[in-house]
Amino acid sequence: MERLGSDLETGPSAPVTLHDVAKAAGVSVATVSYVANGRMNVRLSDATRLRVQRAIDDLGYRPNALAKNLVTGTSRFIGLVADGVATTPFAGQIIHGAQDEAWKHGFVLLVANTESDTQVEREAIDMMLEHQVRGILYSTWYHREISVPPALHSAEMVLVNCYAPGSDARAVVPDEAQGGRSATEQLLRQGHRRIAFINTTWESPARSGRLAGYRDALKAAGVQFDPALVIDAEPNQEGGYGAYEKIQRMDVTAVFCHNDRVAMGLYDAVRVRGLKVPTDLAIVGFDNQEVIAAHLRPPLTTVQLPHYELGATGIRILLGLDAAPPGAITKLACPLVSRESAG
Amino acid sequence: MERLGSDLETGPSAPVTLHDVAKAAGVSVATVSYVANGRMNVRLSDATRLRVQRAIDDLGYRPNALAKNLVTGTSRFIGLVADGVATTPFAGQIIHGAQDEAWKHGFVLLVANTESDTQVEREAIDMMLEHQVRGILYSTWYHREISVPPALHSAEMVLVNCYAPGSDARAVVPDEAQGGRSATEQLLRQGHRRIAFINTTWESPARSGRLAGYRDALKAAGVQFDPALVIDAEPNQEGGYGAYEKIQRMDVTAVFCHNDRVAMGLYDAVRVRGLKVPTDLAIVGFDNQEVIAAHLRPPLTTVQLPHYELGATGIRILLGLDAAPPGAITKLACPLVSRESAG
DNA sequence: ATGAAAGCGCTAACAG
DNA sequence: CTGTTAGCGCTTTCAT
Repeated sequence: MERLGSDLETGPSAPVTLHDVAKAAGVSVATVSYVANGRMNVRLSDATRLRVQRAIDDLGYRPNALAKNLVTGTSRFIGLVADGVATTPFAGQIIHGAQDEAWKHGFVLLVANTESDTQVEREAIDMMLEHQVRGILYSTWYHREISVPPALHSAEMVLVNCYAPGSDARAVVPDEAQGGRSATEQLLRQGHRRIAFINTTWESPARSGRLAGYRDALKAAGVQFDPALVIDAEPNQEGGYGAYEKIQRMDVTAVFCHNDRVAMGLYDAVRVRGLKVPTDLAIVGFDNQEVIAAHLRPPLTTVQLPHYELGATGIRILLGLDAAPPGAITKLACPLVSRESAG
Repeated sequence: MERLGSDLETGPSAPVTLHDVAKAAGVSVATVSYVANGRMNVRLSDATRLRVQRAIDDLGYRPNALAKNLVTGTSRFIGLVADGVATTPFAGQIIHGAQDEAWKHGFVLLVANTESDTQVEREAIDMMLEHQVRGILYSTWYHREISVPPALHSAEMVLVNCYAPGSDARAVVPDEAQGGRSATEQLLRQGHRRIAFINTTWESPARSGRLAGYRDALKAAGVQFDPALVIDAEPNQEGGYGAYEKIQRMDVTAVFCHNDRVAMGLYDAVRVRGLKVPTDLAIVGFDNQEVIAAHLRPPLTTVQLPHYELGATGIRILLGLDAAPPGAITKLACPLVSRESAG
């Protein structure tokens, strides 16, 4: 029942194999394999090449990647395990960056979402390993310290947006300190000297890093660091709104916010008092959450987390395109996005 | 007490095959295959089963999914081509829903992001086909009409968040009309009768659907539809802010906004006039964009787009778990998320 | 310049 | 109960 070639491009057709093409073209499978893969180093007459190509097109032959991978022993898969796509728009950007970069090099992403469930995570990694992935990107939706899941050790891996101190896993993370510095410098550049910093209450690399950056910038500008000016608040609109009360008591002219949501809350607080951004209070955020930052009034000057680049760089390191020795933590710049709120 | 093989869980190890296990356990590959797959319908002595299992564990055997797929002729892959992960947090939710549902049934997602590039799209689909995907989900980041890419016809497919009139492709989309109705009804329930609708300027199923829903709700409540009350604006903060000018001239007490961003802009406009939401003006949004809706002051009552469910349902239809005849367009409910702005 | 043949790791009859 | 064997679709020497 070798009745094929009839229904090309028309519904799920009976798969056409190398064999079928070979028979149709009157050559061996080897020959077909050569022309299908465009192997020019193999010497084939132009006549044959053409005849085979015709057969391929006519039959609508499509190579079976599974078989190819099996015989070559290595797939074009890269696994990406993410702990949360749900919670945030950020994770999407990591996937996006990884996807683009992987694709560029002929790889496909196997995506798994674990929602931080260890069991699911383990299964996902196993699944990827069984599919002979070239390697695995392990990513978290917010920058944090982790310990590498044991199953991961059987694979080439790189950590994205997280790091594992004491392990030799390579990692790519945002440069929080530089981000904090950039934000503060921007305010300094506008002449501000009393600059408050609304930090988050959550212990994290973001919290400590951005604070360190803030202090660095102050120091470099010869401004004395005043601990009273850094206040902690929940990292959301409510936190920013509430923090204003403390801020108004300390005659600051500018505020660096832990993130855009805090900045958004602060805008509200300022507005309620009949004050204006940036004339009465200059504000810089962090995250560059498009929906918020670009459309606040006035648009928010903020610092961008390089999620897309995190994903892309993770892939590059995994593929050996970017150098990174075992245990290396690659830090990616957080660029300042200048809009109108920094006065 | 566990005496293990050479290098389990220690770096990318030399792959252990069925053969290796068979030799180690002193049985045939078939036997190993049986116990590895937990085939209980095959009669094997408990002794053998145990011995083999031990060998499997000791050697750290991991089945090669590629080989398995090759021989069974069908993979556990499902392709998901998305036209944009970049632009919006929404697409992420579609992926997430699809991912979860696929996973639940033992399938893995092959994700490709095309950024609406036809060339990339074509390549992505080819790639998926070559990997013998069980089917393909074709999704768009905003609800719209499309025409099915030709390459897709060679696969089982379902359209997600888009539809192709006149084709027999099955599709899953949000029920825009019901969403518009729910939003309006909520306002009606609060006693409002003069309700403006700030619609988008973009022609789309969202635009026409939500308008239809708005009119339906009005009609059902016995309120005369007044064309003057629906005004078009760019679907973002600026649009909402600007629309207020027209609104204030028509003594409305409530506004249904095309989306949350418009609502956010409208909040600003209201606040600038020293007015209050919802007492001076009740507002309902659409989209339920977490960052905005949940944290506006007061929190925004809005309608949720079922992105997660769109993805999940797409998978279910693809897998034949949910019935859907050729050409069927499945509409998913957009639930109202009641907060405090609808007064 | 082209074909034959040996597998890749695994499953599934079919024998014993 | 368990082993043998024939492929799945493809790549790749090695002959011819």
